[in-house]
Amino acid sequence: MPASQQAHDLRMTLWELLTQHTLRPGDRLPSERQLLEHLNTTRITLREALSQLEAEGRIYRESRRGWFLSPPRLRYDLLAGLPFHEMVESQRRRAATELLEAHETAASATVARRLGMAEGTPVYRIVRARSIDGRRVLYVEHHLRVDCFPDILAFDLAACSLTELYRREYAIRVSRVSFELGSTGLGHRAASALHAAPGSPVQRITRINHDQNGRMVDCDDEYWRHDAIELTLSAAPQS
Amino acid sequence: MPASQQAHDLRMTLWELLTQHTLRPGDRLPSERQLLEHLNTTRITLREALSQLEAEGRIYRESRRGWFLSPPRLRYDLLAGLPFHEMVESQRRRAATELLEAHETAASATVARRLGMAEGTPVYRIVRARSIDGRRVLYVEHHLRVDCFPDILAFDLAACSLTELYRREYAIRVSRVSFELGSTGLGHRAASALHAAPGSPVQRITRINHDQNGRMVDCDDEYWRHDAIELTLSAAPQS
DNA sequence: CAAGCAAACTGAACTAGACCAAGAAACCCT
DNA sequence: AGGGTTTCTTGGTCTAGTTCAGTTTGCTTG
Repeated sequence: MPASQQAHDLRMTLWELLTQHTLRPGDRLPSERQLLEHLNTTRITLREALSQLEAEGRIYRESRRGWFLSPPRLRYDLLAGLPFHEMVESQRRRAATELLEAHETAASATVARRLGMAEGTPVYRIVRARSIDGRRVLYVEHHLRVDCFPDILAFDLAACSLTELYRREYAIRVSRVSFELGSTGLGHRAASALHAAPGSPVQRITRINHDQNGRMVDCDDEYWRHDAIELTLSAAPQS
Repeated sequence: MPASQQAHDLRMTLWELLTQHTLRPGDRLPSERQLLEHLNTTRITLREALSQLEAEGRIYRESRRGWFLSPPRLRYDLLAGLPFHEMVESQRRRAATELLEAHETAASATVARRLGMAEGTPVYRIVRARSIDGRRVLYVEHHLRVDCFPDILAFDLAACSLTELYRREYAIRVSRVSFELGSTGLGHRAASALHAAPGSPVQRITRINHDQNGRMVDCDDEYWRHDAIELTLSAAPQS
C-alpha cells in the first residue's frame, strides 16, 4: 500500500470515528492521545491527518484547548449590506461582539492609500472580535475618517453596527463598497483574538466603504476562520 | 525561550535565508536537506516552518518537485467579466490552458440544482487546467446546459474563452453571475492537476452564469492555488 | 545523435519517543 | 461560598532517525 494511500485511509478512518461518535457541531473531539488508542499510528501522523481535516473545514482547533467539529458555514452575502448581528441571527445562529480597541491614531501608509489621504492623518481605529454561537470566528480592524465621524468613539461600539451608526447619527449611507479577498495565514495578533494557532488558514476580506457622494469614508480588514464562512454574491458583470 | 518563539524565529530565519539568497519569484528553493545544513534543526520542524510560509502564501510547493518562491498574486476582478487569458495578459503575465476532459454526461444532484434541472439531465462537462507563467494555478470544472450550447465540444476549448464562444456562436450573453466563495482543501483529482499535495489550501470559486433572459446556462467550480490570486470586487450594496 | 535505461536525489510519509507551557479541574484555605 | 493555589491533562514543539516513490539526470547503447 502506498504511503499516501495510508494517509488518506487514516483521514477516512478518523472521520468515520468522529461521525459515528455521535459528535455534534461545536463538540470537542477526544484528546489526541485518546484518539491514538483507536488508530494504531503516531501522534505526528495523527496531527497531520487532523490538519488536513482542518484545511477541508470539517474540524477546527482552538489553541491548546483541543479540536472541535465545525458547525455549518455562515453564508455571507457580500452585497446584501446586512449588519453582522442581523446576518447571523437570520440564519438562526447567535451573534456576539467584543470591542478590543477603540482610539484615535495616525493612518498607516496602507490605510492612507485606501482612504485617499496622506500618511499620518488622524483616523479612528476600532478593533473587534465577533463570535457565532460562542465561537470566535472573526477579527476586524476598522479605520474611519475622523472628519466624517466626529466623536464616534463615544457610542457603544460593541452593541451596534457601524453602518447603522453611520446612517443614524451621521446621515452617511454606504452606497458603494470595494472588496479585496484572499486567503492567507493568521498573524499572531488576530490569532490570539480568535484562540487560533498563528499561521492557520484564514479568509481575508478587505473592504472600503464609499458614501453617497463617492467619498471613501472607512475601510476594514476582516479575518475569518476559513471554515466558518461561505461568501456569496450575485450581480451583473460589467462587460 | 518559549517553544513557539523558536518556531517563529525559525520561520524568520528561513525567510531571511531565502530572500537574501537572491531568489526570484518562481525560483526553486534549495532542497530541504540543504536548508537543514544552515538551520540547526530537524526535518520535521523545518517542514512545519515551510508549511507556515506556504499558508501565508510566500512560498508554494509542487508535489515531490520542491518548494518555490511565490510570484505576486494575480488580481481577479469578479465582476469585470474578462476572459482568463485577457485578464492574465493585461497584468503582463503569460497564460496557458490545457483541456483535461470534454464530454457529455448526466448532471449530478449538485449541478442539476444549480442549473435548475432534474438530476440526470444530460450536460456537457468540460475540465481544464490553467497556468500563469508556466505554473498550474487553476483547476476548473464546467457544466453546460446541452440545450443552450449544442455541439459546443466541436470547438477548440483550450484556445478560446467559453463566454466568448457563447456570445459569438450562440448569441448568449452572460448578463448575471452568482458566486459562492470559500477556502477548502484540494481534492486529489484537482491536486494532481495542479501538481499540488492533496489537502493543500485552496480558494474555491463556484460560479453560475445567467443569460440575458435570466436563464441559468452553465456553472463552474474553480479551484485556485490560494497564493496565486487576490479577488477584487466593487459594487453598490443592495440595502 | 537520439532514445532508453539505471542510478542518484528529493520530497512524502512514518516511527517512537521526549519536554514544556497553557488550560482546566480539583482542592484547600479563608 | 468565594478566591486563590496546586495538580493534572492536553496540545505544541522538538529530536533523530527510516522507508518509499516520483523526478531528474546522466550514462549507455543502438
